[in-house]
Amino acid sequence: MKKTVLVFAALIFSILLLFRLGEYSLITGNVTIEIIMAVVAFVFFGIGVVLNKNSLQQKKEIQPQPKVDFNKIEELEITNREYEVLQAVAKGLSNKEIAEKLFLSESTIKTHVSSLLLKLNAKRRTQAVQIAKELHIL
Amino acid sequence: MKKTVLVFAALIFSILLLFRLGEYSLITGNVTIEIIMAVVAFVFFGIGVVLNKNSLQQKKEIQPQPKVDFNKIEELEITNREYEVLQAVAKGLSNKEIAEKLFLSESTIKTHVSSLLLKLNAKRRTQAVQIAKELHIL
DNA sequence: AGCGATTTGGTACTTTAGTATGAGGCTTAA
DNA sequence: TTAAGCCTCATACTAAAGTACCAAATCGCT
Repeated sequence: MKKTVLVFAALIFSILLLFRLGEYSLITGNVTIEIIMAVVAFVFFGIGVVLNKNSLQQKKEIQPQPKVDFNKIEELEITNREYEVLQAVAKGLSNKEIAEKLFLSESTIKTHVSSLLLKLNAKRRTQAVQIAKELHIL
Repeated sequence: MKKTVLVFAALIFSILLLFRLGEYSLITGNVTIEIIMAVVAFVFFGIGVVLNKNSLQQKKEIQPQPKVDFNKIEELEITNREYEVLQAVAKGLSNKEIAEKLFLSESTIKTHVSSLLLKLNAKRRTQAVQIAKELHIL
């Protein structure tokens, strides 16, 4: 944060300097208006590139994972509980482990898993996970 | 491609126009040098931002998937056949289906899968897939 | 209050998955 | 030519996973 402030302060100072230098050079007749404008243009072009690059890179790091498509979940009529179970399945948990995690019986998990397999049109839980990822549900 | 050429042609034309306009305004005394330079700076800043954004967005789309870490595979002593099986498991295939795909017996697949579970320190194939993805093996 | 969907759970059974162990064939390096 | 890996396959289990069917409790909504 401190760094950002310092950089911006230096930047603004440099810009003012550039302006003043431009005017001074023009008055004394050392350089033409074209060159001044070209320098200004080039410098600001560079500033635009650099600033934009940094902000975009930040976005890249913050949000690298594709988001979940909740519409698809509704479309497939997957209920809340089923989705919770699906997430647990994707983590590689067994039915028994999922049951313990959600404080349910293993029977209940089996019911939910079977339901999920139907809705995702899968034959096995591994396939269900794969399909779910393709559909951006996970 | 045609579009790009046209855009650049228009851009260059606009820039020249801006320069001439700046000089003309200065000579006739309508505006001051500060305003001209400010306009030039602003325009080029914008150009820098836009151009950079487009080029970065392209990169984003071209390379969104993380690559496979082959070193990790060797590190875990996963053999070629085992890796083939792992890939098939990740696709959600059953042992029998994998056997048919690779022209092997189901027994062989079971052997490979068991070996994979050991090497990946997993208890189930679903967990193996999850771990493999975490390690960037898949 | 009652309907419909969800959630939960059970039993009984079939199918896959996974373990343990052994063994033969093949390739490669010592 | 052994030894070490790897790949293949088999048998015999045990453990999960999955199916089919049923049923009670709950919750949201009208």
